[in-house]
Amino acid sequence: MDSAACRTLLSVRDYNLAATLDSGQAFRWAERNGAWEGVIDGRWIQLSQTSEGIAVQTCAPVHDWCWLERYLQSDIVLGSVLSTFPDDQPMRASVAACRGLRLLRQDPWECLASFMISSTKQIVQIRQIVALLCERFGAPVPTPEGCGTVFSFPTAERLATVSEAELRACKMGFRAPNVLAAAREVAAGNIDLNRLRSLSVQEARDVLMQLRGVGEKIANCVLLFAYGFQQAFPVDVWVMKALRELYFPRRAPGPRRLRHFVETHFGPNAGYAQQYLFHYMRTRQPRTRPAPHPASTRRARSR
DNA sequence: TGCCAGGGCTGGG
DNA sequence: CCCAGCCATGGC
Repeated sequence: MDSAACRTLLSVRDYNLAATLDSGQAFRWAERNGAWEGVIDGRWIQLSQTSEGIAVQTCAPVHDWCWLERYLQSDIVLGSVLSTFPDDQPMRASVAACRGLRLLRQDPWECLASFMISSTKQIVQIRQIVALLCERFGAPVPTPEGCGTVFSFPTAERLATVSEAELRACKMGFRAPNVLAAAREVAAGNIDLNRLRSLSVQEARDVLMQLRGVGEKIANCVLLFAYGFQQAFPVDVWVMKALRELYFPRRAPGPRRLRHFVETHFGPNAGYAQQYLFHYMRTRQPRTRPAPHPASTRRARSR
């Protein structure tokens, strides 16, 4: 009996789909008419939140949904993760602000390339650059009627053949040579991204950091978002802000002390905790800046 | 308009 | 070890 279908329902609780797909860990999801459209493993897919869980629509019939469950990590019981968080005020506030936020399990190359692009870029811009990269160097994937043309994320092999100028034309700026070099290393087999799964966190981190343009932060993002190393704790400007304002409001600790803190304080799912802090800092309303009075127009533009 | 963005590398104390 | 300056680019 063939049970292939283009629709299914993943029954899962405590899953905030919008927050998860739009939380700066993946950069290709777009919301349209209340549903989220994206590409996973070269397949177009549409996801929408329902009271039962996540409704799924694909273009081609699917026999086995395990690739999707793996990407969404829908079998994780969120409560068992949250219960390992430290019981302090910042974590309570962060979890309360966005119950249901999850970590995805992405493709390593797409994740690595995307975060190499991410440095000193706003999330909106990262999305633009990744979109350009896909349009120009990705392969078209089948889509339903009316969804336009959608492209897969370009493989390392493909990017290894393009020029630095072509990458700069995707608004990559100074990151272009690094992304190109990484694509060539991966395509040539000098770095085997699949092999990293079998290594320890530290060993895998060391391999990633051999790439120019990949420091501790980007390596940790890939370890966390693509490989599922839950201890990995990326510290970007937002998480740094959270650490400083919420944990060390009096005196900012030096890098040494701060590093020790994040490695010891957040428990076995530190990376998950990090994602809650990140989301909390980015979405909470700005500090008490008085709301502009309706009548007070913004400073009259002098000529 | 200027500040800042899911940083990393280099060179100087 | 710690820090400043630099690297492109565009959002707000």
